[in-house]
Amino acid sequence: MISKKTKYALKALGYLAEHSTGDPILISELAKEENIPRKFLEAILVSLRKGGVLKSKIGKGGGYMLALPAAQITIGRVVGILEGGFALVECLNDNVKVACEECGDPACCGIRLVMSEVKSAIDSVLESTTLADMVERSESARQHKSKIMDYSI
Amino acid sequence: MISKKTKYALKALGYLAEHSTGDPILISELAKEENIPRKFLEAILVSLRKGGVLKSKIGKGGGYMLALPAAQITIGRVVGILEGGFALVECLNDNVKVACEECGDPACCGIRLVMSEVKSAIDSVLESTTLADMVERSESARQHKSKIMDYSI
DNA sequence: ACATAAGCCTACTTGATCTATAGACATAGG
DNA sequence: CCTATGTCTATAGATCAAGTAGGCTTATGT
Repeated sequence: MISKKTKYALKALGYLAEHSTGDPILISELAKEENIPRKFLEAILVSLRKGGVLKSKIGKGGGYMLALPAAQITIGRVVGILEGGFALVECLNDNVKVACEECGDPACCGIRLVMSEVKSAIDSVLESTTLADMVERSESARQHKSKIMDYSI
Repeated sequence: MISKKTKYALKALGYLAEHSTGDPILISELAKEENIPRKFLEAILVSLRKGGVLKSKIGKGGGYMLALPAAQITIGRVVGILEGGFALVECLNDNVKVACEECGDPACCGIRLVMSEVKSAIDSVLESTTLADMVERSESARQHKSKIMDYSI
């Protein structure tokens, strides 16, 4: 289950991707428009900045902007920043080479072997989907729906 | 990330699948052999029994047995029993038709659309892998390794 | 230079959930 | 009836997610 943090992050990034005009967007605007607790959002945005997907401008007239085109930001990257990797068992997280306490031999641990496959499956989706895809898909779902509404009137 | 509960469950089930002779196996044996806290394991086994993958015999000479052949128990089923469904967002859990508080319109929520794809990817692995597969894969990894050891001696 | 509008940082609170443990109870076998 | 075994209920402790508070730093415009 992804955390609220990650959900908020994706919502905020979606908003930035949709409303970006080159000028920075205020935290308070993001918080209000996407219904995210202001202070909580601050922390999330800092993580995203440190993770390289956002850049900020301090001081009057400041705010947040995407650091990259939305089409170059994968959902996997965002999830990775906020969930700290996205493996299903510790011993599959990037950078972690130690075995879980339980499985004596990581190479032979059945659980690890299976979960490694699951992780690949997840990653292949998450790494191939970008913020731009997400926004576009949401938009087209919305249009599709309003079209149906039209017919029914 | 899967919980320890789920890991313990898979380990216990793996042991049962490997050592099943028709006679029930004691909780204490499972706990000892797989290094699982005895009382914690008890609770896990009860869940698995209620979930239909184990059956128990009470009283002297009692213990636990698989309720089905290992080849008919999917890892997805086990994970589902212990994690209570395995969606990445609430609104994708089976039986749950309500929207997450955040996404006003579930049909148009980009996050939901993406996570729904991820869930499909996870499920396709988890539902197509059985306990028997897991045990067999672990076993063959172990043999492969010992073979390499042989050569190196 | 100063006032103001931003983001930045550190610390804390609260509540939930995961992990683990204890002890009394129920059931079957001999 | 005694003993071995699983079952149930309750609870304690640790960890973590979610949210809150307040002060600090940096930039802009006058």
